[in-house]
Amino acid sequence: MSKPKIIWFRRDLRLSDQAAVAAAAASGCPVIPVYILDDETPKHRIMGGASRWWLHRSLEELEACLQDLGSRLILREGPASEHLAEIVKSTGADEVHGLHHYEPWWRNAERMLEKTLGDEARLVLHDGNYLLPPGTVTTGSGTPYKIYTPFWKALRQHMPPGESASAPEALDTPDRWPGSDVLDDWGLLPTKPDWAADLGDHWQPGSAGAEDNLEEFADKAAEYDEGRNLPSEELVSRLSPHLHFGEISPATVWNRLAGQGSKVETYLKELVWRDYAQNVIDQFPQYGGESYREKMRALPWRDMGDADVKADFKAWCKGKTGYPIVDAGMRELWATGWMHNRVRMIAASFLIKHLLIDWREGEQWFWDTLVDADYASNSVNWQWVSGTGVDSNMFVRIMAPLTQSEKFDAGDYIRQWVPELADIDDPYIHDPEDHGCKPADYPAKIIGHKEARARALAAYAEVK
DNA sequence: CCTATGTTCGA
DNA sequence: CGAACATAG
Repeated sequence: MSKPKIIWFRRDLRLSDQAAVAAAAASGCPVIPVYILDDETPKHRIMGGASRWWLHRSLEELEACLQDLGSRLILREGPASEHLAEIVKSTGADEVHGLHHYEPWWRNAERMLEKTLGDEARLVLHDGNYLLPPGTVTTGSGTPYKIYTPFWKALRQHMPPGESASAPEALDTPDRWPGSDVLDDWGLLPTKPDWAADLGDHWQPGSAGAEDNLEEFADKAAEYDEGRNLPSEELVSRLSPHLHFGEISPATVWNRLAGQGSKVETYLKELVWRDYAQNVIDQFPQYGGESYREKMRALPWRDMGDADVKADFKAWCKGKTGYPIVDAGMRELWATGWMHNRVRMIAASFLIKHLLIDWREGEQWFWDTLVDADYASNSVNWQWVSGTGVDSNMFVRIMAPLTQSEKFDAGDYIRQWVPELADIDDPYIHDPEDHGCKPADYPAKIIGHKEARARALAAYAEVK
C-alpha cells in the first residue's frame, strides 16, 4: 500500500489548490514530482522563446518549494508518456496524478500514457486548472456553448468555486529517486543574444510572484471596468502568464476578487473568457490551425511568398508600421513578452485587416513572443479578431488604430515604447505623420487607413 | 419528446 | 450571420 505516487506537472506549476499534488500527498505514500519538457508528442506545439524563459524561472521556483517540503522535482526531456512509463517501472509507482489539460497534444499524451501504463499503474487526472472542466457547462439542449455571453451566464450560476486547498506541509520521499536532468542544461534561457535580460525586470515567474500580482491587483480591481482599456495606466491584472503556467489557480483568483461588488464582474468575465477558450478548443482541437468557418478559409490573404508582403509582416513584428499605437504594442511585446489586451486587439486587427495577412501568421508570432502564449486563448482571440471563428459576427470588424489610440488615451504608452516619438505631445502623437510632425527616424505609414479598409472589405466580401 | 419557427443579440 | 432560447405544433 505504500507504492509511490507520481505527480505529473505540466501547466499547473503550483502546490496550492492543485488537486494532483493534494491527492498524492493525501495518499500517505512516497511522492515523486515530475516535469517533462515534451517537444515530441504528436501535434505538439513547441513552446516559444518567451515561454521557455518563463518556464525556466517557474520550474526553479517550483523546485525550491518542493525542496522546502523535503521533496524534489524530477526533470526529463522527451515524450511524456515514455518517460512516465519508465519512471513507473523503475520506482514501482502505481499511480500518476495530473491535472486535465485540453491542448490536442496533451490529450494525445494522456491517451498514449494510459495505453503504455496498461495495468501497471493508473493515470488519475483531476480538475482545477479551470473554473469548471471544459465541456461541462452546456446549453438547454445539452450541447456545449459556442457563444461567449450565454456561456458566461451559465457558468456564472456555478460560481463561486469551492474554497482553495492549501499546499501540503510535507511530501514523503521514495527510497530511491529516478534519474533527473539538470534544469540549466535544458537551454531554456536565451544566451546568444540574451534578449531576456530585461524580462526579469517586468516579471516574477512562480507562485509567489503570482500571489503578489493578485494582491496588487485586488486593490484596484474595481477600477478595472473602466481602466482595462487604457494602456497608459496600470489597471490590468497581468496575471495571464501566471494563470497560463498554472502558478495560481483560477479558483483562487475568483475567490480573492469576487465579493467586491459589481465592479469586479468585468474582470471575472475575462477570467471566464479563459475557460471559454478551453471550451472552444475542447470542441474544435484544430482551432489554432485553421479558420473555423469553412467559407472564411477562402479569404484572399496576401501571399507571404511575396517579398513586399513579407516586408510588411516584418514591419509589423518589429513595430515599424508607422501607426504609433500598433508599433508601441509590438515593441512592448518584444521587450516584455506581453502586451496590453486593448493593444493586442488593435495590433491583431491591423495585421489581419490593414495588411490582409493570414491571422495564423500573427497567431504564430504571438505564440513565439508572449510569455502567456496559450493555445486556446491565442487561437480563440485571433479568430475573434479575424471574424473566422465560432462567434457569429455579421459585420467586418476593422479597428481604426488612430481613433482607438485617441479614444483610449494611449499617448503616454506610445511615448514609453516608441522612443522616436517620445517628444511629441498629446493630440499629435496618435498620428504624427498627418500632423506634419513625424520625426525622420520614425517610419512612414506602411499603408493608408482608407485604402486598407477598402481592401479588407473587398476581401471579406469575396467570401460572404 | 422532438422538430419547426420566431426573436434576440453578439469581448 | 447564426447561436440560443422561448414558444408553438
